[in-house]
Amino acid sequence: MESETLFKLKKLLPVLANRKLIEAISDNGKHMLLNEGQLMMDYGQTIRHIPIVIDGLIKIMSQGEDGKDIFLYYLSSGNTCPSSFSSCMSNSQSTIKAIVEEENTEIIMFPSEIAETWMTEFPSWNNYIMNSFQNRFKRLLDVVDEIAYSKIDERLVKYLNKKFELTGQKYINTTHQQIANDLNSSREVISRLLKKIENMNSIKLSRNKITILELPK
Amino acid sequence: MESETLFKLKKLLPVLANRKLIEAISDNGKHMLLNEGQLMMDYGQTIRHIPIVIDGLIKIMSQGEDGKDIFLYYLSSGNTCPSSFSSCMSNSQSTIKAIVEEENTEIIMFPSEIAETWMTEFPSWNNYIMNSFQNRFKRLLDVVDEIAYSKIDERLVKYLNKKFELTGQKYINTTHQQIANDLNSSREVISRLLKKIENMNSIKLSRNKITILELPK
DNA sequence: GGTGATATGTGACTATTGTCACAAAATGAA
DNA sequence: TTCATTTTGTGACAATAGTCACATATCACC
Repeated sequence: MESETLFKLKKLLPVLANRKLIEAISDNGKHMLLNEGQLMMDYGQTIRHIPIVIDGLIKIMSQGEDGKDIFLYYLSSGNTCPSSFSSCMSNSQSTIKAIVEEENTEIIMFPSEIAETWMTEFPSWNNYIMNSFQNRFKRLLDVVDEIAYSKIDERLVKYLNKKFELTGQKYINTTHQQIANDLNSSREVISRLLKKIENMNSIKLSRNKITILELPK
Repeated sequence: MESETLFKLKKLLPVLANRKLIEAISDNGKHMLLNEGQLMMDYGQTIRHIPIVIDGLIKIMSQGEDGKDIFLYYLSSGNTCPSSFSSCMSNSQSTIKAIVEEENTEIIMFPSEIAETWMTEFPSWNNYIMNSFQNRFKRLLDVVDEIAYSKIDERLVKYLNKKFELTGQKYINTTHQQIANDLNSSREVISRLLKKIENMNSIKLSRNKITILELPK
């Protein structure tokens, strides 16, 4: 692995700063640059690699009964996907789907057998993974909470804010239909609500694009 | 720990059958008998012990924004609570609440620091824990799916079936209000739907009790 | 057996969201 | 420019679930 990537990783995850672990990462990690829209993982796929996101954004979805995707969360820089990890370790198949959301998303991939041995070899790695579990578990609970209690308008505002926050951009390139899919709603409903938010001067709508003006509460 | 408990555990989780691990379990595990309704863990509590359920049923809930409980899943025999585990390891507080659902529920408790060292010491323990993560993760995805897509009537049928299956009983002792809480619905709606299911001759309703006649698909 | 507390039954109404139908705008390719 | 495609806007209506009001039933306890 190039030293530049390693440098980024160290900066991103100082918690992993153990000489031998960093060496192991450098020896076994494979640096990859991904294109927007690329399918990284699909339902039922067997997983043999664990990713750590260095830069960019990856969208994680679960499959609903009727085959529709349920948006779960984004993996941003510094994050790994604990679901992949446990899937590997228990030799089961992926229950999630991962799609690259930002152009030139950078990740490091590790062969799962090796990452597994690190669990018993490097306490700091073990900690990092367990922490990831904790975070994702929490996030899933938030998803459940949101879906169970929040009305769509609130969920939409949260969705937009999260997206603005994660990308750091002042605009989002997406269609109303796409948002409706992510929130398990219908396009018409989302269009109407977006229009309502626009009328409050919080956002500006254009084709394939939502620009933020001021954060709606 | 008494040999009887150890015997049960070995029978329940043959996957842990490593001499030294069993010894460690025997030395550090504390056997406990819990009463129905007992609060095992609450939101925000600091966790210092990891439980394994030997017999009985424990109900796991998450806290919604408005303070209401969201029912997540049951822990039945052979299961541990991965959420506790990762909470311990990342030194964070409990995001869940655990209530004993069956009288005389038997569990073994381990000090978390010790259970943590087992992660690097015993691959079989590591595997057991990772498997638990995988299972709970999957279950949470199911919860999301159910809430996102299923209509209440379907969710109610699933809920009843799950409960009958887990307890092995032909009846459930609960109120309509309790079910409504678990499904984030309202008592009236649940009462109506139960009545409908009763009219299909699948269940029989009485005060504080639902008896199963034939499984509604 | 009377009484109060708890649990259940049910009609009528409301709110929220989803669906259908179709119009209008934006975009891009020929 | 013109035309087809995609995206967005919007009214009307339907379906589902939640709320309110109140009747009835069941049980524990004196």
